[in-house]
Amino acid sequence: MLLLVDGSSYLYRAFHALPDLRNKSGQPTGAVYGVISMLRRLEADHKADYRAVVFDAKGKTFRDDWYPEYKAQRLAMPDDLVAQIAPLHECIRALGWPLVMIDGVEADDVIGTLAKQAAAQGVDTLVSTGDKDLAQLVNPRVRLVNTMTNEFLDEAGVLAKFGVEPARIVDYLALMGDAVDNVPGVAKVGPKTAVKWLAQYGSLDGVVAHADEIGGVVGENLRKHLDFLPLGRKLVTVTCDVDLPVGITDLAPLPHDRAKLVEMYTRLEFKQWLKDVEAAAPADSPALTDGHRGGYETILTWPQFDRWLAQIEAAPLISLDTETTDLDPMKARLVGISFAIAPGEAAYLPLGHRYAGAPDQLPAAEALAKLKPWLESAAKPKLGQHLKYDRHVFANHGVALRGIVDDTLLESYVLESDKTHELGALAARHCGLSTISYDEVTGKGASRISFAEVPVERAGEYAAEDADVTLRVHQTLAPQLAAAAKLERLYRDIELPVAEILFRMERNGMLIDVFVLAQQSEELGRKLMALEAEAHAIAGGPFNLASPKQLCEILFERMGLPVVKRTPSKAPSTDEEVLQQLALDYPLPKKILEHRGYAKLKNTYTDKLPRMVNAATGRVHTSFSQAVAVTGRLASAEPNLQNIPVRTAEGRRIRSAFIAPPGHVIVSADYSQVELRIMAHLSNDARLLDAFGRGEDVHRATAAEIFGITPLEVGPDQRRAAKVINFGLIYGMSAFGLARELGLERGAAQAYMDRYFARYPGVARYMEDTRAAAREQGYVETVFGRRLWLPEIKSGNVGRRQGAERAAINAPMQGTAADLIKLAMIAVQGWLDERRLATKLTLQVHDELVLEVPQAELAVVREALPKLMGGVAKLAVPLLVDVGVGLNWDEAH
DNA sequence: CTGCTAGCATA
DNA sequence: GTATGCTAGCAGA
Repeated sequence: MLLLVDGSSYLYRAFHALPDLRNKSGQPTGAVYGVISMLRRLEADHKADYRAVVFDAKGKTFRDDWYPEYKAQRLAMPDDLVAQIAPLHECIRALGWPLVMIDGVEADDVIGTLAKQAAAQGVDTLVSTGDKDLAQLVNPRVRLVNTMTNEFLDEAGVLAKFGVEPARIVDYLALMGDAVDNVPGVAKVGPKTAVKWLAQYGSLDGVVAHADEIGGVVGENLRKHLDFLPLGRKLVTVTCDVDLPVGITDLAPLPHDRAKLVEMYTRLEFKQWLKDVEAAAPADSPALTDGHRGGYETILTWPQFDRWLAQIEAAPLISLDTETTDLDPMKARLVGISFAIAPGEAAYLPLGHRYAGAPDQLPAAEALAKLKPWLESAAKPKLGQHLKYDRHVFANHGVALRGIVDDTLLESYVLESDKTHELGALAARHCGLSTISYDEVTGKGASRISFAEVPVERAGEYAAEDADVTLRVHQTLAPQLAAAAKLERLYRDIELPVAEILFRMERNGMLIDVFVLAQQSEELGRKLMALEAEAHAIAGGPFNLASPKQLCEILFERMGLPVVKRTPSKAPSTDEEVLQQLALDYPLPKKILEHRGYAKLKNTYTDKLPRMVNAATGRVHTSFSQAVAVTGRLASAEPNLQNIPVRTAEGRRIRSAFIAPPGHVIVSADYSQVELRIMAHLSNDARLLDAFGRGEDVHRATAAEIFGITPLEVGPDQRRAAKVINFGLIYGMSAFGLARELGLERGAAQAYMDRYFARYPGVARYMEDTRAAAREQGYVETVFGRRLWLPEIKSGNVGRRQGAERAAINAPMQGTAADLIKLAMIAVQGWLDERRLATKLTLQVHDELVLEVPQAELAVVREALPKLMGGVAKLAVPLLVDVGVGLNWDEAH
């Protein structure tokens, strides 16, 4: 086999993605480290008869003659990268890899030519690259590998990944263009469209031949680009018949030059690799042994365990991860634990793998008992990705994880709440590493296996990598936080403590009265049957009331009712608003509305909640997501306990099924009009501050201002209108939206808004300042400095931009409210702990905390909550808290 | 079996 | 007119 490494693409990737590593004398070393670690991995994983690392050389190539703009916008190589090229080449040669650089020929063309040569001699080729362009080379004799995942791309793989076969990759690239190489493609055409066109017309030539049949803006763009496409394809096509001064027989692997490696690794300060070189016997093959695949160790013996435990206890910070039987944290049992003590130095301790032929593993109970003092020590610093989950896992085994000092999930969330924070994404974004995914290890869907059935070796690669990568991500993110004092405080003083409180709330769970819900399910079932029969009778035949599609046919085709509004996909809408309007004139929509209401309650709540009761605890345990909502809010899932009905009497029956155990009560404490108060604080508007300062009914006060009357003269409809306006302002509303909500003409709504802003000029100024800040910085901030990024604020698309402006208006208010209640959770839990009370926090619903309180503690808790929650911040307006008490959540409200 | 749409529960 | 999560139906694997 011939193994060809696309050195140039890896060099750039490593340089830009890895943290700025330097040795003592200040020389940059990160890019060398990145490329060499890939070579080490390749060497461990593949036995090659011939191999080479290929780099671009200096100087013009034939593509520059074809197209002077080719790579024209590429910047000069940074000094820190230039400085690493010579040492990198030395390391590569010392590792026994032939290095190929040909003047005037790009690395891709060298690789293509060598692969073709190899195939002619009956030799298979494996190309290691991070570049999708090389997918065009794949054929039965040539495959690609992504070095970090060991993910192979053969012909089927290329088709699966890109949606086109290897022979069509050049057509695909020509259509899309290549921004990096400055090769333009058809404007607005990305992978989706390129694949669609190629599927439809077979090839680029087919697309060109049918260019006039393609409609829309992209069709026009295509036609404008027709003249360039042949050149574009030529530029992205790898040339496989370059005249090369080397042949594959020149590329036999050489032995390691150990003296040179020692010299280089010492100079570059790659300490672990230095140890590896010094430890290897001279005759040793360069491949790593079984227990060290990928540089990680799998702990299967007590001496290994003891050695690692000693290292773990001595290290300043350990990255920690658990593998388990279950994704449900309350049910998960340990299958293994991984640790990283330094980048690249990680181990996996398998404890519960169960499958035919599984190796003997250390006894779980005994190993865990030996680890327990370290796990439970608050003085032993630990780091992880989403450690709330691991906390549950250890708790399931009677171990209280302590000493959590950092969590990469929360670091990333505080820095970039609008991005995803899954570990693989963080590794790619911040370290340029691609990691093995959970799905790759366990499969997915029906064929998913338990982690306990994953072979220990494979599990070790995955699990140790996770711990390792978490540490590397942390090393990148921690300095970014340290450089932003407010974000660091938000992370350390709010998010980290809240994570622990959420863990405790999830474990507390809520008690529900399953009997009440079952009874209600039965009643709802009867009502649904009756409504269904009535609806069928009116419609003149059976149909599925829950199918918007069938309902459309019945209402708008068979019965000929007027279409009031359309869904985004321009089908006639049958949503609540439409049906309510139609119900004024026809009988069927009323039945559908009732049916929808009952079906929602039954399907989402009364049937579902009893099935979510944990068999071991007899309670419902939600899972709070701390890093999904861009504004800083929490989210609740499985089940979502933040959307339990409250508005209707039927709905509140469901709330009444959330009960206190004997001798306890449910206490609910919620901030009164918190977002409006925050608006008063942020806008510093004198009238609004005054209204809150005097403890007035703000909606009434607003109505008085808008309608030019005294508060006492405000009627119920006027107050209602003012309330809608106040809420609308928080949502960044336009006159159009207000008109719709109030059933007014657009002009009348605009008049209300003008009047509002005239009376509350501070609010008007605040709204404009917020929009401006969003445009200038790309983000807005909460009172506590949480950054809320708005990537679409500069979008050329008017709708998207206006959407981002509305989000910008809303975000500081929603986000500050989220910050406040998180501070309240910390204050309340801290107070409970300090007093050693048995009262438990059980839920947070954005502006409300729910607690389960022993009768004996009710008086003291009830008195403390408004003070604790109201005292978390000193705003320009008082923070008022309403407290309710009852035997169930409905009564407490 | 998976991903999408429509619809709807909460703050 | 902001922010979420979950359900059923349905279409295409």
